[in-house]
Amino acid sequence: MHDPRPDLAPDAGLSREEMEALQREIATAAVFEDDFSFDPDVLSSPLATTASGGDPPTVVGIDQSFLTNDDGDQDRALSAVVATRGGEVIERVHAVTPLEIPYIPGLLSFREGAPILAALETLSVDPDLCLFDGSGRIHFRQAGIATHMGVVRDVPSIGVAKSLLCGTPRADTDDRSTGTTVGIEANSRVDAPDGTLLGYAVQTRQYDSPNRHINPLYVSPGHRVGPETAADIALALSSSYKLPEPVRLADKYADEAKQNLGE
DNA sequence: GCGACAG
DNA sequence: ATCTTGTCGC
Repeated sequence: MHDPRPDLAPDAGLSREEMEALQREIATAAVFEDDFSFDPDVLSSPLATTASGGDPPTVVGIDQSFLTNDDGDQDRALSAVVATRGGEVIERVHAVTPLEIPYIPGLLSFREGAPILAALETLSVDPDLCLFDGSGRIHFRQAGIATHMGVVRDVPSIGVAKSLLCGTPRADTDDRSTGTTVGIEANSRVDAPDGTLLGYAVQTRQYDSPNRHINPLYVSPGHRVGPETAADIALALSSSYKLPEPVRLADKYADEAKQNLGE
């Protein structure tokens, strides 16, 4: 096991080229295979928890919302962090930092990373796993926001995106049934050999009848988690909703916290 | 030049 | 991400 890499933290003041160079460095430092302490089975079966003895792992969900100034411009980002253990919320924290740069596909962590790291600093519990809203390895330089944050903190992390940034599904992802997955592999737009498995389209939920459909989630390793385990965990943590519970709760908390600050 | 593009 | 009511379907 290695160490946190605060030296690789996102800096919104870097040039685009420098940001991309930093991402290549992050991808090199990232571990795209299972390397965490808990048994992932305990996330889906409470019985496995009892059998293994100790506390269930602390799983954290993280999502952002944005605040507008008097002129109506987005000027601050709010990161909401919800820590859960055994399905229960054990802590919630949030942080607000000024927004430095616009949204640029591929550079999301440089826009939203600061509030995330600030919020995680104030969290008293130690996360065993962090789930982010956005991509991990499914990224042009294999360094999406989940990978970037995971490497900086050296915490196991997973990226959960609602749409596909890049890469190619290995099969049609339309109208699949609950629990199914389709591999997402590298294509020419990705800085990896063509065909490299980057993650999975995961159908965490689907309607019964054929008229209305739910799109899959695009799950990829952030850091210290392999693609299969990432998909398994996303499924295990999703029950009544499309999003894994920790992320859904963070999404909701990000909105609530925003209201409590005006707007 | 054209198309693609997490949140 | 965000602006927002009604509305389609089970």
